[in-house]
Amino acid sequence: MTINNTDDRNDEPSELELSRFLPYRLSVVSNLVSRAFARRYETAFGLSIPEWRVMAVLGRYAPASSADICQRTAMDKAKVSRAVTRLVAAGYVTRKDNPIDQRQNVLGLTRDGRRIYRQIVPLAFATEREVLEGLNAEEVAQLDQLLTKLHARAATLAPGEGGDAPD
Amino acid sequence: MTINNTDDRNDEPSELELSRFLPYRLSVVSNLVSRAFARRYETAFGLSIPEWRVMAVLGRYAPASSADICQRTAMDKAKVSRAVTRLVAAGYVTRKDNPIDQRQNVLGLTRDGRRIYRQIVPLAFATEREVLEGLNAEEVAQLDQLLTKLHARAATLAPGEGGDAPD
DNA sequence: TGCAAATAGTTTCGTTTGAAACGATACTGG
DNA sequence: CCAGTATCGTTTCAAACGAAACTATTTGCA
Repeated sequence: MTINNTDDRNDEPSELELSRFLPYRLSVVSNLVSRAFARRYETAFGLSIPEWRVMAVLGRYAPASSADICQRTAMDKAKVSRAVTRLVAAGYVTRKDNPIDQRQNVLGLTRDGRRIYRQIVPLAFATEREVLEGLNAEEVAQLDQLLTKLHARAATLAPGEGGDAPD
Repeated sequence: MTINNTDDRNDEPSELELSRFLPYRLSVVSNLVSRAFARRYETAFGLSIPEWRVMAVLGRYAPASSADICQRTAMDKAKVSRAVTRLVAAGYVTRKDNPIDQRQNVLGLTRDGRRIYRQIVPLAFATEREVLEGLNAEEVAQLDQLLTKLHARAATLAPGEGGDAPD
């Protein structure tokens, strides 16, 4: 028979426990995973995550334009441009003008780039397996479905298009 | 009866499809969600995510030291220091020395800070609900468990302690 | 007590970031 | 054909980042 409390008709907590707040936990987990990946690719190949993503797309889909890379990596064009510049300097990527539309790039892998790509793939899967270790097949399938749903939902809530990199 | 292919005994793809790669998708989803949150808190209160996290912890656990904030927000001490400085300047947070140990801070909320905190809480839960819309109760529970397991796993793979912010 | 090591928090340093401005090229309607 | 607009990719800018250096204080131990 309490008299006080203006919002009794509300099942919502009036305090915020960060450690139980799903968006916060999602961010923390994602950043831990990204950090583990970043460290591996930095030590193994000297590649950052943006560079790694560009290599992953070119290994599969080359030739491709910078805009293609943007779509497939969820990175904005400035980030892609910078990553490509570094990869060209490293000798892994070729960049030339598209003769049919000179605004566009045509990106591809050099011989060295293809060699690196072939090493990148197994390390990626191995690291993925390490992260997912402790999850059974059903849980991995659940994670897959949840990420699909959350992606669709979050894409409508967030302004722009892509999905990478605030912080 | 093919003759070629050195790694036939391997069920692992030799190509990497980024859009099916769980760590990549986790990062994209997390960043979309973070961006949606960031935009809301920026427009509603002029708070960044680091500042928002500090407010969330202080609203619940004040008084607290900077190190306490570090633990509860998974942010490193430099980030916390900068966020607190901005919040003090904004008039939401008090920062004084701990008389028993002058190395430590004692942080708390001002009257304005408490007022903001009371507005922050419902917006946080409303946004969480928006993100989780489309998931039923069982799926939310699955997400909770999966994040717990992934967190434990990723924490052992990543070097340092915390879990925030490489991008 | 006194001195080395540890701890708390701030500041500095070089890098990376997203947004916006930009130059160059291509498309469009008149 | 030609102005106006849209698109592609790079560059610029200010802000934010992590790591490391740093100051101040406390603790451990001889």
